[in-house]
Amino acid sequence: MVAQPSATPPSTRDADRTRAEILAVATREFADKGYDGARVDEIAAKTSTTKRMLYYYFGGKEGLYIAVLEQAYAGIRALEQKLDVEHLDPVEAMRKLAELTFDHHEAHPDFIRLVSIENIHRAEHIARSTALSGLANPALDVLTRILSRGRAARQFRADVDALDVHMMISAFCVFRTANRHTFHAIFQRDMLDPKRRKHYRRMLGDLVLAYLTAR
Amino acid sequence: MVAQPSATPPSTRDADRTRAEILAVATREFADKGYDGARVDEIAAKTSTTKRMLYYYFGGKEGLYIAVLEQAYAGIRALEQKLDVEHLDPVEAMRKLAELTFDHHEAHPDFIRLVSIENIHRAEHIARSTALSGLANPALDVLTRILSRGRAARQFRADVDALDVHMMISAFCVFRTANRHTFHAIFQRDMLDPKRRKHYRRMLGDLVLAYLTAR
Amino acid sequence: MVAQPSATPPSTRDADRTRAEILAVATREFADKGYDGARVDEIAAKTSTTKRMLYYYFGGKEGLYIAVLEQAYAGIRALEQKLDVEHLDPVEAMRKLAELTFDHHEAHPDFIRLVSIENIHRAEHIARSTALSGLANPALDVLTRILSRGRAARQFRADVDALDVHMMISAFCVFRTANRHTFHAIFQRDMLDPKRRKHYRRMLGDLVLAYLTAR
Amino acid sequence: MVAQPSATPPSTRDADRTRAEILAVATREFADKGYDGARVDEIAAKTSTTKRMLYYYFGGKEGLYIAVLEQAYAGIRALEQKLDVEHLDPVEAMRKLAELTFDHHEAHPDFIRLVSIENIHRAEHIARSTALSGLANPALDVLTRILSRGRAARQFRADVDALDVHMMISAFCVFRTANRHTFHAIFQRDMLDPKRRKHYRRMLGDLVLAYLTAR
DNA sequence: CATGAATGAGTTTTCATTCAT
DNA sequence: AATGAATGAAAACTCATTCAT
Repeated sequence: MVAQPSATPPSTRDADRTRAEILAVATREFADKGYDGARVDEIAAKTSTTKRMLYYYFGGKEGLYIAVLEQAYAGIRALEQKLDVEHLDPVEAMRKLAELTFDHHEAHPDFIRLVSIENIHRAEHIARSTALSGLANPALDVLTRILSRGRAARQFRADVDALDVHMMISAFCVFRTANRHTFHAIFQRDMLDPKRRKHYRRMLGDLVLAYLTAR
Repeated sequence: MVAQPSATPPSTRDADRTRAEILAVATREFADKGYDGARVDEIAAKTSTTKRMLYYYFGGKEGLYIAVLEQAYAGIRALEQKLDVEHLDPVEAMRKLAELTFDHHEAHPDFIRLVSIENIHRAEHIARSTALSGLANPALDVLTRILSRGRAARQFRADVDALDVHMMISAFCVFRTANRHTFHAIFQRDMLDPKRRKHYRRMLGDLVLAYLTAR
Repeated sequence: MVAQPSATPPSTRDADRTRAEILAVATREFADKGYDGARVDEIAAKTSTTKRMLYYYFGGKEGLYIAVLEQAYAGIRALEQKLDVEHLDPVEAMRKLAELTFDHHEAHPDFIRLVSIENIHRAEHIARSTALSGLANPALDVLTRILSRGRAARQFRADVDALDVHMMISAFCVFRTANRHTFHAIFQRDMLDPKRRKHYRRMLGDLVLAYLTAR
Repeated sequence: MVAQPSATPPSTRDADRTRAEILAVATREFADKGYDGARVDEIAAKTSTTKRMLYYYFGGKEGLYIAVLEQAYAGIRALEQKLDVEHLDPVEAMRKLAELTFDHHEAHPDFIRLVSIENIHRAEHIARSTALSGLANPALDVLTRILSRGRAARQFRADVDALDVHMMISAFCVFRTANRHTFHAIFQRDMLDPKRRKHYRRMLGDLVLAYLTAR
C-alpha cells in the first residue's frame, strides 16, 4: 500500500519473507519434536507456502534443519555480543555475566532444545555446516577478559581457564532447562518455576564466585 | 522334552532371557538414535528372536521404550544404593558423593542419552510409567543426610536443600556428557578427554564445597 | 484344497509366487517404459500385492530393475543352453545357429528392449549385479566350437574369433528388433513384418556364411 | 538501444543464438540420460538463459526433445549428402560407403543414443514431427545407385534391395556403438577400443561385399 | 512361542510447468 | 525477452504393526 523505501526488488523481499517464515516454523517444529520427530508436511502446513518451497530454498529436511541451527546460533551470538560487563570489577562482572547467561537460557528454551537434539545426533549437522563449526563465541571472549582481570587482581584462582568457567555456567543453565522434565517427573520439582527463579539465579552467581574466589 | 531340574519352568527362563536380550538391544538402539530415530525392525534384527516377540513382551515400540527407561533407571538406582559415605565427615562425604556421581555419569553415557531423549519428549513416557514417576532416589537420601550433618556442624550453608545440591552436581556431570558433541564442535574441546578427567573431577568437588562452605 | 507334495512350507511358496509375480509385472513395465519411465506405483498396481512388498523383496526400484535384468538374462541363457547343432557340419551348424539366434531375438522383444535400456544407462546396473557381470555365455561356447571345427576343415576364414561372429549375428538380430520403430518411421518398412521374416532369416545365414567362407 | 548495423534485427540473432544454445545443451542431456531421465531444470541450468526461454521457444520438454531429434537427423543427413563414391566401381563404392557409414557412427555416438532412446519410445516423437517422418535419406539414394550399377554389371546378387543393404550396414555400425556397454559387461570386450577399430571397419566391408558378391 | 510375509497409512522428495514482475 | 519465485501433482520410499501358519 505504502511505497517501499527499499532498493531490492519486491520478489527478493518476498523470497526473504518466505524463507524466514519457513525457518521460523521449522525452528518451532524441530525444537518441539526433534529432527526425526518433526514432519516436513507439518512444517509446510503451518506455513503460508507449500512443501515445494521448503525444498526450493533448503534442499530438504536436513538442509532446513541445518539452516535452523545456523540461525539459532546466530541469534544467540547476536545477543552475546551485547554483553556489557567490562566496566565492572571482576567479581561483579563475573556475577553479572553468569546472571545474564542464566537469563539468556531461560529466554530461549527452543535454542536449548535444539542443542540437546543436536547432541543426540552427535553434532553431525553442525559438523556439516561451515557456518557453525568452529565459530567464535562472543560470550567466551568476555569471560576470558573478566577472568584475566580477576586473576591479575589476585581475586580469582588460576587453575581454570575461561572454557572451564563457561562450561560450569552453561552446565547449570542448560541443565535447568534441558532436564527439567525428567527432573520434575522424578523429584516433583519444577526447576523453572518462577517462584524459584531468583533463588537459582543467585545460586549460580554464588556458585561461580565461591569457586573462583575460594582460597 | 526332558524334565528340567530347575524350579522355574524352562519356558519362563527362556522368556526372561529373550526379554532381557530384547531390552539390551533396544537400550542400545534407543540411546543411539533416539525414540523416533530407532527402528523396530532394526532392534528385532539385532536380536536372536523376532519382531513378534518384541510385540508379545512389550506391546509395541512405546512399551519397549518405557521398559528400557525403567530398566535404565533401576540400574542407576541399584548403583546409588551402594553409595557408602556416611562414615566420613560431611565435607569429605560431600566430595566423595560428588566424585562418585561424576564417575557414575561417565560410566553410563547411554543412560544420560536416554534421559536427554526423554527430556526432548517432555518426560511423557516416564509420566506414563507407574514404575518411574515419583520413585525414591537413594542418592538424594544420602545427600540429604550429609547435608543435614554438615549444617548441624555449621560447616554448610543453610539456604539450599538437598535437591538444589543434587541439581548442581547433576548439572555438571550431565552437561559434560550430554553436551559434549556440540561443545566440541563449537569450542574444539572434548570434555570427556581422559586427560582432562581428573581436572574436572576435582573441579566438581571444589565447586560444590566452595559453594556449601562459603562464608 | 489338494494336499501339497512339496516339502517347503506354504509361506515360502507364497513368497516365491509373490516375488515371481512382481518380477513378471516389473519386466513388462521396465521393458515397456524404460527404467526412468516405469513407475513403482504402476508396477505395484498391476500386481496382486502392494508396493510395500516390492520394497520388501527387492529393496527399491533399482533392486527390482536389477532383479528383472538378472532373470531376463538367466532365461535367455537357459534357452541358449538348449542349442543343439554340434552334430551338423560346420557350415550347416553355423547357419542353424544364426537362424536359432534370429528366432530367439524375435521371440523375446522384451529382452532386447531391456538390453537397449540398459545400454542407455551404460550397463551400470549389470555392473552392480554380481550375478550378471562376467557370466558365461552358452551360445558363445557353441559358436566357438563350430568356428574351430570349420577352421580345422579349412571351410572358414581364420581372421575372426567367436566373439566377432557373435557380434555380427547379434548386430543383425538386435538391430532388426531394437531399431524397428525409427526404421519404420524413416523408411516406412517394418523389419518385423511376418512377410519379410523368411527373407531376413535367410539373409542372415547367407551373410554369415558368405563372410566366413569367403576366399 | 543503439542501432545494429546487421541486416537481421539483433533480437533475432540473439534469439537464434539462445535457441541454438538450448538445443545443444538439450541434445547432450537427452542423449546422456534419455527422455525420462533428462531434467528440464538441469538443461536450463546448463544454459546461459533460463527455463522460461526453453518453454518460450520449444513449448515444453517434449517439444524440446523433438527439436533435438530434428536437428540431430538434419545434421546426419547433411553429412550423408557429402558422400561421394559415385565415381568408383560398384565394389569399391560399396566398401567405401560402408566404411564412411562406419566412420559416421563412430563420430556421432550421441546421435545413436538418441535413436536408441527414440526406439524405446517406439518412435512416437518422430511420428509427431512433420519434419522427420518419411523424410528422404541421402545415403539410401547413394546406396540405391551403387547397388543398381553393381547388379547391372552382374557383380552383385539381385535378391536384396537397397534398404536391406542399408539395414545390414546400419545393424553392424549401430550395434557396435549402441550395445557396447552390455557387450563389454558380459564379454569384457570393448567394441569401440581404438585398437580394434581397423579390424571392425574392414570386417564390415568384407561382410557386405562377401554377401553381395556371393555366387 | 516362533517366523516370514504382508499391510496401509504416512513421509520425504521430485518434476514439469506457470506466475508475477 | 528475461528472471526468480512459486505450484500441484505425482513419485519413491518408510514404518510400526498384524496376519497366517
